[in-house]
Amino acid sequence: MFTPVTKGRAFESVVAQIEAAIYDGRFKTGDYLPSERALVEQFSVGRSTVREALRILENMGLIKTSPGSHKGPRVSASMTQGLSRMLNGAVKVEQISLVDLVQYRMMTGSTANFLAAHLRTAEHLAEMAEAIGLMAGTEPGDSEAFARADAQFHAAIRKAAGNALMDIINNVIEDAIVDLVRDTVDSSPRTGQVRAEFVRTHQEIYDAIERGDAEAAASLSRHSLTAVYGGALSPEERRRLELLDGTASSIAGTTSSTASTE
Amino acid sequence: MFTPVTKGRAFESVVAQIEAAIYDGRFKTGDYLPSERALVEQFSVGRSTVREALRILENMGLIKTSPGSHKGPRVSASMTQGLSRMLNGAVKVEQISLVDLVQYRMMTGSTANFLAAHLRTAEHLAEMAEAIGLMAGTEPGDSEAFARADAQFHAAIRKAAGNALMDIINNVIEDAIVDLVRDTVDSSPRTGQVRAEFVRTHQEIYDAIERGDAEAAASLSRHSLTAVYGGALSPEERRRLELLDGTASSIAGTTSSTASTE
DNA sequence: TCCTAGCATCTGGTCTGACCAGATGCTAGG
DNA sequence: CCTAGCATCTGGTCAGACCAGATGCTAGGA
Repeated sequence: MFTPVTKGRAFESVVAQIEAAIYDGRFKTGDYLPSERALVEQFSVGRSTVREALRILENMGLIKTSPGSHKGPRVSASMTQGLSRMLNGAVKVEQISLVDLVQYRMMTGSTANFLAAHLRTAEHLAEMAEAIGLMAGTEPGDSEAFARADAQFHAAIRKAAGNALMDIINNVIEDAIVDLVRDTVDSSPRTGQVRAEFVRTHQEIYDAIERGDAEAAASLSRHSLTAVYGGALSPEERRRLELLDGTASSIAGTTSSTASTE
Repeated sequence: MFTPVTKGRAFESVVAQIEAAIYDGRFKTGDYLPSERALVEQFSVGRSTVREALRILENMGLIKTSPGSHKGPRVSASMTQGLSRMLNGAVKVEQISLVDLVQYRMMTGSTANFLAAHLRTAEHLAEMAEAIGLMAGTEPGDSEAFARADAQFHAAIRKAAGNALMDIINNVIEDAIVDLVRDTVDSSPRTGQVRAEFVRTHQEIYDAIERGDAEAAASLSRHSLTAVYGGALSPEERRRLELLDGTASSIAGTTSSTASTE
């Protein structure tokens, strides 16, 4: 099944072979790879080499290891976890600024709303409505539960939008923003009247999605983000946000006939 | 009742500590980590444990190892390579579909064009023009150089757009798509007349950016992607692309009335 | 007969010590 | 002063050993 190693670093060849075996279907999710000691024989390499290869595959989310099993490493093939972990790291090491994050979220969030307005089913709408209900129903002090319900609402929208990549990346971005803002401006969003304002905005977005008004759903998302985070930004940064926000222009242009609210 | 004091796997702790050290700036790009044998002492673990940790960090793109150096693993902190590799894998194991990728690129690419049209300086324009010149000037057979020039053009646009996060992610997405499509439809894009068509499209985008026509720049990007990759997609997938493409609607909406699919 | 305690045996996780090939940098000889 | 050459460092690999935990068979008790 596997051929011994010849060129380059040995563990890289092991990774490549197992990776290929998973990609072209010789191993499917739920299957079990041979045990480390069995792989040692098949590849004719030492155990540490096999283990380093397995660490990489595990890091990529292709396999999961667990001791004690008599079966071997389990093929999981769910790379979303590793993907968002790495994305998180990339955001951290690159020192992404808050305005970059918010601007990016403005793009992805409004596009997700736009797509959701087109593709939403009754089931999706029910999930969104449930999340809004949760938001409105949480205790005024329980900002934790409120944030959870908020995340649930956005997750429902992403699901309706039907783009798996967008789901992953938006998720990471939203987390990163929450982290940043919690550290930066720990003021009082999501409490008191701001809370009610939040619920109202979400309800508006829901209405737009429900009636299939993609433009409105996207626009509401952008306005909402400008309103929420604009206060934490410098005038110069605000200007960058407003480029995408549609006081006059839409996210991708087409000022066309609509949105001349100015 | 009795909880074990021994935490998880040792190498995970090593990864976490080094990762944190890089994230909060104790190591910067270009710095050198202690050598494996030095890390063994500092962490009080075996070398295999350290090595497994280094493999993971290397896989995430945080460090690079090279034998013979008297310095140690080099901190690189460029995760784009690892990210696009994982993205590739995610598509192969069908966690993410090709249409997801293209749709996402449509969003990010057109938004980058939109921002670039607003924010471009003379210097940015010069870079773009140079890249187009390179594209037009490459040998007809040298698709490698052509692809490099193409990437250079897009990099210049991202730079003009001025969003670091968008730069990273677009870069990753573009790489992944190129890889995937090379494997999927190895037909003859970027050769012969298609090549000329490519150059023409890029020139149009340049013109739009140059004159500050953000809407046109964004729209051209979407049309171009639909044209290039649409052929590799099923009708159902094409429809998802066209949702974002603006035969009638812009990426984030504004044409309203188009959305009567249901 | 059925059930369960217990053990052999498997798994991954870790450590030690060793060797190799290649790169580095100092040093001795030109 | 320059350069050839060697000591020494690096990462890459291997072999062998031990541990803790999970599995599954088996023998003994109900």
